[in-house]
Parts: sequence; C-alpha cells; structure tokens
Amino acid sequence: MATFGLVDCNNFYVSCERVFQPRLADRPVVVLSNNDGCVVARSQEARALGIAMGTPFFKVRGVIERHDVAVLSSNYALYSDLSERVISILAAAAPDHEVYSIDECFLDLARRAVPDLNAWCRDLRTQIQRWTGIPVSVGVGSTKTLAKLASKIAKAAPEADGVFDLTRDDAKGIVARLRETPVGDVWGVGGRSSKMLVERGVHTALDLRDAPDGWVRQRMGVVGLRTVQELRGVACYDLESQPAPKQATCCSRTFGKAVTDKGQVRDAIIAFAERAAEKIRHAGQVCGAIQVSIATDRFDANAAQYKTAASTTFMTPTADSRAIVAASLRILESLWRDGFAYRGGGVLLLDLSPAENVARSLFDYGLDYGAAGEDQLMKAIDRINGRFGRGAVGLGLATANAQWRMSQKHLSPRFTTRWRDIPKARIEGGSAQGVL
DNA sequence: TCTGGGGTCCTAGGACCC
DNA sequence: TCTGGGGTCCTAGGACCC
Repeated sequence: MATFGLVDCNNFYVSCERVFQPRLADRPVVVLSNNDGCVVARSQEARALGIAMGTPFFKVRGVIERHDVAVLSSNYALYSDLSERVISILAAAAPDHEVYSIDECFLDLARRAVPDLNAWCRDLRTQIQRWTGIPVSVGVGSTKTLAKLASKIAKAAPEADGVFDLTRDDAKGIVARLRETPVGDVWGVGGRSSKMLVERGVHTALDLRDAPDGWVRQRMGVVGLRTVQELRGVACYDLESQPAPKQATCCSRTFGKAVTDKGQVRDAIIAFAERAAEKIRHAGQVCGAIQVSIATDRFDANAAQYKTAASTTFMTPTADSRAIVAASLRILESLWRDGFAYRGGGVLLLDLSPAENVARSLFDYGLDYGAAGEDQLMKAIDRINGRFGRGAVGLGLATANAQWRMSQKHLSPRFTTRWRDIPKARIEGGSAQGVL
C-alpha cells in the first residue's frame, strides 16, 4: 500500500518574516498580495480575529488598526530562499519527494523502511524548525488526498502536536475523522463544488466519500470522481518527483495606479516581456507563441471598461528578449485604444519546448536571434542580472516614478538574498545580540 | 421524411490549486 | 481611496477528415 506524507509549512509567509523579525512573534501578522491588495497569509492570531484569506486589505483595515496587527508586503525573494532551505532538508530525509508548492512537499514514505513512522515525522519536524526557523505540520495517508487531510488535522487538533498519521487509524477511526471534516476542506473541492454539494446534502468528507460514482461523475466530472476514489483510499495520483516542463509561463501585474499614457503601458509590457523571457531561459525553454493582454479596472464601476488580448506565433521558437519584446509591442499596438484608464496587463509565453530541440526556419537566417543557447548576449544579460539584481540591465528605458509599478508599502528587507540586507550580529558583554 | 461512426485539432471557459 | 499572480486539467462545441 502506498503511504504519502505531506509536509506543510505553517502560515508560511508569516513564519518567514518572523524568522528575522522576532518582534512579530506572538502577535497578529498578515502578509499582503502584490500591490498590497489582498491578505494572502495570516498568523494564527490574525486568523483568530476573523481575518479571512484573500480578503481585500481595505475591508479589514479597521480590524487591523484596532488590534495592532502587523502588516507586511509580500517578499518573494525571502520566501523562495527559505522554501529552498526547507526542501533541501526534506530531500535529504526522503529522496522520493515532490515539491508541490512554495510551502508544501509530498514524500513517498512507503519505500522508507522506518521502524517508527510517527517518531520519524516528529524528528523531521523538529529538524526543520531548528535549522530554518520554520514550523511545519506533517500529515500521513494512503493517498495524497488523505495525506492533505491528515495535515489539516495535524495543524488543528491540539493532541496531534503537528503530526497526524491517518494510516494508523482503523476504518472506524478514519470514518470519524472524515465525518468531522467539512466537504469544502477536501483537497480538490473548491468554492463552487462545495456550494453545490452542501445544497444537495453532502456536508462532510464522509458524505462525499460515500456518494454514488455516477452522481459524482455527472456533477463534478472525472476530477471529482478521482477525489472521491482518493478519499476511499484508492490512489489516483502518484508522486511526481520530476516536475513536468511548463507549457506556458506568464508575467502579469495590476498597475499601482490606473494609467492612460501609452508610453507607460509600453514600459510595463516591455518589463513583463523581459521577465517572462528570462523565466523561460532559466528553464531552458523557448516559446512558439506569445499573448499580450491589457485591461481597465474591473472594480471601478465609473470607469469605461475594456479588456483585450491577442497573440502571435514565432516563425522560429525563441527565448530571446529582443524578439519577445518586439513581438509584444507589435501586439500592444494592435490592442491599444486611447481614452481608457488601464489598470493591468500581462505577457504570456506559450507553446514552450526545450531549447535544444529548436528547428531553424528556412527563412530565418536574416535575424540571428532565434536559436537559444547560441546567444551570448542573453546569457550575459542573465549573468549580470543574477549578480547585480533583477533589472540591472535590460531593454528599453525605465521611466522614473512609473505609475504602473506596484505599490509595496510594507516590504521587509531581503534578509537572505541581498548583501546589504543581511542581518548583522554583534557581541556585547559576552552575549551575541542580533541587530534587526 | 429519412441523415453513420469514428477520429483529430483548436478554442474558450470553467474549476481548481497555492 | 483601497480588490494578486501563476499555473494545471477538463469540457463542450466547432471545423475538419475519412
């Protein structure tokens, strides 16, 4: 029988901030999305105040001020770096693992000859806490869906103390746990399905597990049926240790302010195109097509609305910023309409394939920036930006005080990835004191 | 009035995940 | 005043093929 472990970092973004800012311990903390728009992470204390995930910041501003909640902008440089540290510990402990997201990792525990799985999970948890400062929960189950469920129990049930193993429960015990789990808490059951299920009397994970196959297939498709099978202990999803190469890569942003100036929108699209191109080069890929989109503020009832996108294909697949930026600007030209206040845009690179497989086009020898890997200029640009920071060199002229740049009023330092932000420790009176 | 059966590819939209 | 970003897979419908 398969045994999956799920290691899940608790309140990950908040925990990352707390590692380097002890003043944030034991008090309510929230982390905001890009542009300081929505709450995307909350500490336990903030959760207790009723601040829901994904709430627009302005809607909870009152609660935040009343309870002196610490507010932070997202600092992805910090979160990615700490995530890599946690993953490296897990990789050493369980060679068969799947990095599922920035703060979650599945482990294949069936092939680990561990005499006492519970003790092993507890040791792993302690090690991660000590080495990185990040608290984690560990769930164990016979399918990925059950392991996810177990990790929720590990977090919520005080007696679990951070580790919960559903494979140790007998059938009766599992039934009891499923009965206590609201159907919307099941992995794969989102808001829409949850509403539909509750309206039809399916309230708990147990109700869903015992629903007839035909009914589930009709209401929730094959994906829903897989979820039900997984709840029954029939594994439909394997551990995927090699992540499949991406099919598409995108860079999109909501602008800090609505923008009516075409030059500003051009600058934004250039920046998005460059960033997307850099991402696929990093992945060793080239793209066969590109899509550009721009839109007005959908929340502004008084503004004239316009939302549009268009795409084009490359004769030869490419990862060259010059080709990608040029194409994005041609598309923008075709999309642009004067008189609207634009609030966001993006560049999507599609039809991705490995750079080494590029077949040159017969008509392509004029402009020699198709074949990736040969291009020394792109390599040089990536090296310089890798060393001196993103945006050190690039195409186009960045406008000072660009309105489209996102607002990040509460950004913490890049404690681990930028030399001048690294915390200093100094010795005073024989004891080390962090300067933070 | 009657009107096969099987396939592919593409696209847009929906649902879900974190 | 103030509402994220980056992905995946599935489904249905249309165009087209033999």
